[in-house]
Amino acid sequence: MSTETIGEKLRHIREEKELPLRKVAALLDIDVAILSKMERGERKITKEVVLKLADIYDYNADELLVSFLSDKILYEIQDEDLGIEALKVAEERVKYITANKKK
Amino acid sequence: MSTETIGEKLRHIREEKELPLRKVAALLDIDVAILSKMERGERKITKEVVLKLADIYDYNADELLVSFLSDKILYEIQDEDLGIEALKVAEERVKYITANKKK
DNA sequence: TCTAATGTTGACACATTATATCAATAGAAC
DNA sequence: GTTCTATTGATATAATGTGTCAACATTAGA
Repeated sequence: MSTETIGEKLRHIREEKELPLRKVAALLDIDVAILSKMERGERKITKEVVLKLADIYDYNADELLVSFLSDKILYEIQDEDLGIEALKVAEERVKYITANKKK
Repeated sequence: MSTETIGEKLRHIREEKELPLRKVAALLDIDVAILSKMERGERKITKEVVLKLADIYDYNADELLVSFLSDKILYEIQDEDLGIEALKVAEERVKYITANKKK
């Protein structure tokens, strides 16, 4: 199971591919500093960047998106005693919403 | 199972107690308009307000907090196909973090 | 060690978003 | 109609997020 943040994950993938921040940042058309901070969790990563990086690294986009989303979820419940309970309720509600969605 | 938002829930409780927004807002020391918007989901509710309302309404604080937190979680994964998957990963990560927490 | 490539940090200005406050309006109860 | 209640929108202000850049630190190779 993965205990990495999306930032750590992206850094590991980039290091695996031996790509410098400079090159990846250029492909993303963003500043090197921003990408550096994103990988270290100092700046929030956007869904758009995650998808572009999946393309650049030729890496499974869904896996990265799940990591990205679970990061955001964890951020909301960090340090909350009722976190697990809230996750379970959220899951039930998502299933309910999905089941009753039109089209 | 509850499919209500925290705002709807708080409104129902208030109506049950037959308390006007005016009085509750006064107890919270906030503007009536803000409380009205919070109940209708137009403004974000803070944890602090949730706890104060649990006290004012003499209502189970944990239940309200779980509703509050699951609202925030749902907001993060709304319209995401991988929402359920992300919730499961988040739950695993919370358990891992909790199990390895110091003290 | 010198040099170049790579990555990190912090300051700044700017944009975006959130927030409180208040007045005007609408609706319901009587 | 009057009063109590709730909603809406405008405004100003505060908080947060964002990109840009330069200085600094780190690493690797010659």
